[in-house]
Amino acid sequence: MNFNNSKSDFNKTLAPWIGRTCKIMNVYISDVFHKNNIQVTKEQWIVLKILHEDTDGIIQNDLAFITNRNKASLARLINVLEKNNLVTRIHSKEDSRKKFIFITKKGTQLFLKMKPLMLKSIQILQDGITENEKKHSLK
Amino acid sequence: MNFNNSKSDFNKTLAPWIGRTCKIMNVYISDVFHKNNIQVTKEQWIVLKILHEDTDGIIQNDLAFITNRNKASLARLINVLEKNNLVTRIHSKEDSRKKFIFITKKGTQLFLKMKPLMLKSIQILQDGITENEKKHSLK
DNA sequence: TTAACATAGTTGCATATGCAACTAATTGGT
DNA sequence: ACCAATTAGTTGCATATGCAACTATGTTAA
Repeated sequence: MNFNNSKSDFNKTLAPWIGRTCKIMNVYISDVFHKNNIQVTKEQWIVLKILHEDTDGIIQNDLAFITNRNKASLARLINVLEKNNLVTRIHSKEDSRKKFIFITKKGTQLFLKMKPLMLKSIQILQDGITENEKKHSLK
Repeated sequence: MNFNNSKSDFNKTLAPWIGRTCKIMNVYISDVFHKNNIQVTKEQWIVLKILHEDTDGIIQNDLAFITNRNKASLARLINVLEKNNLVTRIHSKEDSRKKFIFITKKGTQLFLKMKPLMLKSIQILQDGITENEKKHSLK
């Protein structure tokens, strides 16, 4: 179980480190949410965060692009958020194909409740990461 | 679509950067595999890489731990690899609950074929990342 | 004007995953 | 020796995701 054995040409690169860190982050953050009885996934949280900052509303295609996900996947994620009254779809008057997504009052409240939790979690994770960086600097 | 607006307390942290980078890496690498007609996912490739280096065989539970995934998920991933004759399950003689996983000859050949592709892809990704680091240093 | 094309979003399908329950085998305490 | 607890692996279920096909709407060019 030694990730840094000399046999591998890959351990000198960033890629496996990023993959592992990303996975650990996801597990950690979903654990924090769970412990605080918050029924929102990390993916949903990202969308709420974007909508909270972008108060003009964003159409689904752009949200999909911003969050690096398939438009079908994003549509279903919005379905869940809408069912829980955290966001609303508003049809565009100029182009009736487009649906602008807005965060609701309930969504904003939940986001603001989660925000300090997230900031603290990320800080803890980042401290761990940068501590590790000092020990195993790639340069 | 500005990820670095001053409204957000999160853009100063590593977390969103790592999440995005991880996702982009996955998309890029699966694209490279696809273009080279290799029917192996990045997850499967990671398992092949570990098995290629650990020639004594690894039991599923340990493989699940190493790869940070659920044991059920790992078992199914091994099912796919075994069906494609890239790995084999060997029952332990000491403890018949345990199944050691070994990479096959076919699996080794495929791994060695993919290895230069992966190294090159990771190098390209890493160059992009470190270039970006220079521009948007967090320190 | 209208036919071809492009765009936004939804749905079906295949696949991947985590959790919990389950089976089978091993270990430990009495 | 025997029953309880533990461990390794599998399976059912719920859910998430990407791709491709589809619908509806908007745009463009002849």
